[in-house]
Amino acid sequence: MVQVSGVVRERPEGTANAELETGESEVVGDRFEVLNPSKVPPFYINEEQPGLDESLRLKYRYLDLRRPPMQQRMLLRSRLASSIRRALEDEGFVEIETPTLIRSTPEGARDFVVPSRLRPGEFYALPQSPQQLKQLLMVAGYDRYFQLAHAYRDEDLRGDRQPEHTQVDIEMSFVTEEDVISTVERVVTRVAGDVLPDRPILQSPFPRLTYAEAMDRYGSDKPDIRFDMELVDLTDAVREVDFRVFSEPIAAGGTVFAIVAPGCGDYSRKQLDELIDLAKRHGAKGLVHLAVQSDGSLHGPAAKFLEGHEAALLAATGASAGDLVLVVADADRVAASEALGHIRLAMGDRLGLRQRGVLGYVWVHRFPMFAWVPEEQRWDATHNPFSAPVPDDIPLMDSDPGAVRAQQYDLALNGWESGGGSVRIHQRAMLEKAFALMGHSVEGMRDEFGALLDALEYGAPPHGGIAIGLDRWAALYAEVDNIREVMAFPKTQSGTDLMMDAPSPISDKQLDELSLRIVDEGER
RNA sequence: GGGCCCGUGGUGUAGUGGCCCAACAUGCCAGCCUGUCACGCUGGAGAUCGCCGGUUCGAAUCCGGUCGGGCCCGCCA
Repeated sequence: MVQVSGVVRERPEGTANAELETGESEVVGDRFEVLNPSKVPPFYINEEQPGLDESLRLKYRYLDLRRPPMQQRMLLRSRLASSIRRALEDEGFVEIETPTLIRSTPEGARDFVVPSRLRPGEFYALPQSPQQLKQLLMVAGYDRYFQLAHAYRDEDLRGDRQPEHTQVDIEMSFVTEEDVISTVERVVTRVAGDVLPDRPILQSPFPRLTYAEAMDRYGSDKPDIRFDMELVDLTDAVREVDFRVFSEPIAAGGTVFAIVAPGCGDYSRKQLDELIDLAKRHGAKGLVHLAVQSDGSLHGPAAKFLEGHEAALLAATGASAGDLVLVVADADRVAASEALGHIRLAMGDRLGLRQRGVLGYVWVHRFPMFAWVPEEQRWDATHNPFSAPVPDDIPLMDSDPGAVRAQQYDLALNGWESGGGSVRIHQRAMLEKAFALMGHSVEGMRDEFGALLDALEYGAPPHGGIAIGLDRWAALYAEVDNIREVMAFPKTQSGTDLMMDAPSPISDKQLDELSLRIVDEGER
């Protein structure tokens, strides 16, 4: 690292270089000082280096962060966070920090825990979300709260999942679902205009789909609405077809879904096999593929079973010559649509339909409130256990809990889950009822959620909110597929920090102070 | 918990049983050039092919294990 002082001047005649940003000028140095010598860095800082091993970048993150693409992403993230704060403050929100040493609750994801020295044998947990705290702030009367909060989950990692992430946490009092959605939509729209003025929002106001609609049309609860290729329910069209792949699921009350991949009728065996693999990986028993021939006949292993039904199938799907019809049948409607939803995304990628320049925001709401967990013989919350039921569905909590819809809404962007929230239950009796359905005893509830239950008895206002993942937000805005690219110091997929070499053993002294003992793998 | 892929000088790649005590590019070191700017020229150093074991007359290459990284399924209220 050197410091040069001198005079900046135009380059002499004939020495300018139009191809360089600084090609017109030069510095005539009069003082030159080495501030600090440097070793040769392990990779190029000033040039793009395709194929550079990410683990090397992570080990030397402080050098990686010097590279212009990383700098640009860090600055983008900073502009994003700053714009979010401004937009929320202008809407009357106040930022309140909540602690990151809190109580462990076994609900949901695994907690990261921190041993207490002063209370041997007891542990804090790092929050998976400030959920209960922000609801308590509503009871406290801070009716528009937000925080750029760190949240922690001790679950397996993915390209879009880190053990520690930042969420834009928002909660509001005296609101309906409509109020939260429209407020968030204003904020998100303004931030997009601020940070990415050149990238249009596909549709505004953002489309709203019910969960059932999203699953039926896109096979996903976080649909990518930048392209159509929507799912078609073929159940009725093929009801009479004598083909066990269809007839057995239909007999079991299931569904046959199809999509049409335009112009893909000439797909090779290999390309089709990849799609079949993908469908199976996402839970389908298989994938039926039918290429539409120029005479309207169908080509594919299942074509012979569909003889005589071609016209009905083409009419139902809208497929025409040269197209590829892809079909998944399953006794479980959601399983069928989810599998085909993944095929739809893969086809969207292959056909270049998922254009990065566009922001396809969409709301998905009316999620089922409970899902049956057969292994544990109880209902579980599909999203947030504090979500309120849709008022019309409250009677169903007794008769048919699986049919109860929650006032729960997710914000999806370009096929990613961007955020999720709900109107919360603000009455103690209702919260106890919901928890009881989820198999919580009264004592258990008091133990884990005592403060919240008690607080609801002191005039808790109706309230609701949302949490939006800031890392995914930044990643989508930066047009990268991996949130590590927008985090200064991310962890590897196995949860390690290659630069700091964490996690690491601690000293016997530390263990003693914490009254902890390490048990060998063999002793367990 | 499981599936798949990757690991070769500092870096990125080539090499899929002998022609390899490993090739190319770039970087690094030394010298030359001195209006160059992805400079150029000449020379040089640098790799026990992630690690351990096995198969084989012979292993970077095949097999088993292990470590590290990535993608995915499960998981992620």
